Amino acid sequence: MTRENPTPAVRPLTLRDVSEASGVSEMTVSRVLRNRGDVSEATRAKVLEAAKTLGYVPNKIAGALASSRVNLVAVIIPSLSNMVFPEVMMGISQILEDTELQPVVGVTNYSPEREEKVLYEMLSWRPSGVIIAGLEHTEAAKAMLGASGIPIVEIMDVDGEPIDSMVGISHRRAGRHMATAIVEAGYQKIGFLGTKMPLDHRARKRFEGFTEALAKSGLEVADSEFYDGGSALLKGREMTQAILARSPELDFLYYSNDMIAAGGLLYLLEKGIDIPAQIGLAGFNGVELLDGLPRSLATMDAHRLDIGRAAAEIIARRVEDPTTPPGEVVVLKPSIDFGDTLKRVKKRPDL
Amino acid sequence: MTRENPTPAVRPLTLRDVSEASGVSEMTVSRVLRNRGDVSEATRAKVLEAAKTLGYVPNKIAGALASSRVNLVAVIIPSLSNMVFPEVMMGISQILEDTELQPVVGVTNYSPEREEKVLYEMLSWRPSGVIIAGLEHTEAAKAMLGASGIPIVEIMDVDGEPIDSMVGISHRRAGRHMATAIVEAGYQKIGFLGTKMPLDHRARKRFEGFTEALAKSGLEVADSEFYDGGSALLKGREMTQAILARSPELDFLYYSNDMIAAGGLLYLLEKGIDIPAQIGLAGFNGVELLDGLPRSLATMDAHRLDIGRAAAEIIARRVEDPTTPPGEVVVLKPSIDFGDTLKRVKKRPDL
DNA sequence: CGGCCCTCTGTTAGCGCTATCATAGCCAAG
DNA sequence: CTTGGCTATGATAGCGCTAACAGAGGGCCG
Repeated sequence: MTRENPTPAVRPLTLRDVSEASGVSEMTVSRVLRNRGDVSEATRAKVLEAAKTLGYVPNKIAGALASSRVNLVAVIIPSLSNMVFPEVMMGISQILEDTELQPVVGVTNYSPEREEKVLYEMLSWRPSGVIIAGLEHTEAAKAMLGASGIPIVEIMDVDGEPIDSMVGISHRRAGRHMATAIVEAGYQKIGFLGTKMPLDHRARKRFEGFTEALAKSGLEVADSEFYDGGSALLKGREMTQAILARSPELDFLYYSNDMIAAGGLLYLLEKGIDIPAQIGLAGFNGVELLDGLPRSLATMDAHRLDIGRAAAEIIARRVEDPTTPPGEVVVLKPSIDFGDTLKRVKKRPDL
Repeated sequence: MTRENPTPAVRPLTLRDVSEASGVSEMTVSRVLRNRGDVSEATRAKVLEAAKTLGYVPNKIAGALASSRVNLVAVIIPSLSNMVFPEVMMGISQILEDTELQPVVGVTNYSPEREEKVLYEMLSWRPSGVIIAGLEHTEAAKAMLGASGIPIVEIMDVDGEPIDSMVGISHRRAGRHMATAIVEAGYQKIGFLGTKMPLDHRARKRFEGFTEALAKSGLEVADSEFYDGGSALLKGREMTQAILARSPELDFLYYSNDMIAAGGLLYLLEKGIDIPAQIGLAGFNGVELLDGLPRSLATMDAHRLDIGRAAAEIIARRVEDPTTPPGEVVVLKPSIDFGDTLKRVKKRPDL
């Protein structure tokens, strides 16, 4: 405390300050702080002491520029507001915690333009890898990813051509699988309730798979209802009411996500409708939330945690050993949970 | 396409490449790409063209080092898994979208050590500001924040001394307010259900305020139940069952968050209990999810979106004009929503 | 037509770190 | 005591960009 002013921070500290305070060269300080190279115990202690008292925080910008090593992994996802991506994030964090790497999140709100912008922004920090949701990107985005020279993992979806690696489930197949289960359970008049999101390619693919499998059984979606924005639980209620008012003959409702399905379930229970005998229900995503509902909802688990973990593992491996071949593909199988809202006929081995 | 190999990306592109391709100096390219300084239309077009065909992505690391300007705002929050922080994030994004600034999220999992580490890591990228949840930090973390020389906004809570600015609600007061409303509605045997999280200071403060206000009316919490981990909805169910099995005389249940309250509500409705006459319920947080429940739950809105927005505005203002005085404090008032689960006695103007 | 003030472009010198190589000091072997 | 081979430390030269200033060219004035 040699100066008057107790709040310094006028000029941010640099290696030089630590070097002067501890009486060794900047290079030695750098070595100590990065635990790299041989430094004697005595010097190390002296340097650490000085760094600590000064409150020195290394400048990674300068470090990264000098070493062209950046321990960041860009994670680009459409949204944080429906629990599916936070869960993927957890998987990613779990794996990266054991490495030097750090995830940095960018959110696109399902907008391709925003995705392109966020991607550009992130790539300009020269991360060590990119984990990005989906296989559909603008041409420019694909070009950037391809030219970046770093490991890229596209996640969630495997129905398409990856730029490099991909990890996910087949949403088309998930849709087919659910349709088959519904048909086998004997339901005939099937309604679909989903989001009005032309850019949610995964929901679209599930729907395509669903209708395709129904068609094979000579069925089609009898009525459908779409929403956007607002509380999903409430929307589920409202849409269910609306679709049944219009098409009272429906005996099954397939929802594009568990939250609206839960809303529908609560509504139908209140109306005293017999589930799954009179009307069957199914959602998608296996949200943990559902455990507490009065009736266990039929759903399909998209293995979000595993997707995050597998993606992070690919990046970690590639960073650790750059000779690891690119283009790894991990296909996870969505597992159906019949719950109490979908009549069970017989165990099928798998689809 | 002069070379054989169609996948270049051996050496990442630099300003020099663009400069050579467009026949102007690196400086001019830099000016064009940053829209700074006067450049003739012809040159600008030439440069942009070259940058685009090459697929050049600027290196922000070098840029930041040279200009000592980093357009990142560190956002440090405890968790992404309960919707309250994602909502704060949305508020932050909404405001920062109109600026050059970009949020970067770090998650601490309610661990002070992790918070310290995440903070160190983030500060080492020299962000333009920090938004951090809570007022409780390790000594080292406080020292780093204080010495960083950048705007700091502590959010969510205002019961304590901020390092610089703070934005939030008083959780003590929120607890008191709810207690008063419950007592005025005539409930006497009050149970508390919450998380077993010694490090969730805000939940603790709410509980303190709650018991303090009860004490003023000569009451105390008759029984309580705590949980950790797992599906909150399910836990709400289980805890409600447990506490009522033990203390059947309870006539009110105060839950520390809306998710467990929702679980409790569903359970009690199934049991055919008369709400709010026989038992009253209240939660905390005003989660959008609740709109779809069979009965509208009494809760208190913590204005999370507004907290995010206000915090981001403070940072944006301070970055825009560094002479803006620090130490701004924004206290938001939590608003009570009686819903259908808390008997209403009379309108009170406010607490 | 010199002088002045524009507009546009280029030159130079770092930003704070790390890679790389050089070197001082030391000990053991010959 | 020399030589070789250590280990511990330092000197130097960038990383890719931008700030700050310098200068070239052109138009317009008196």
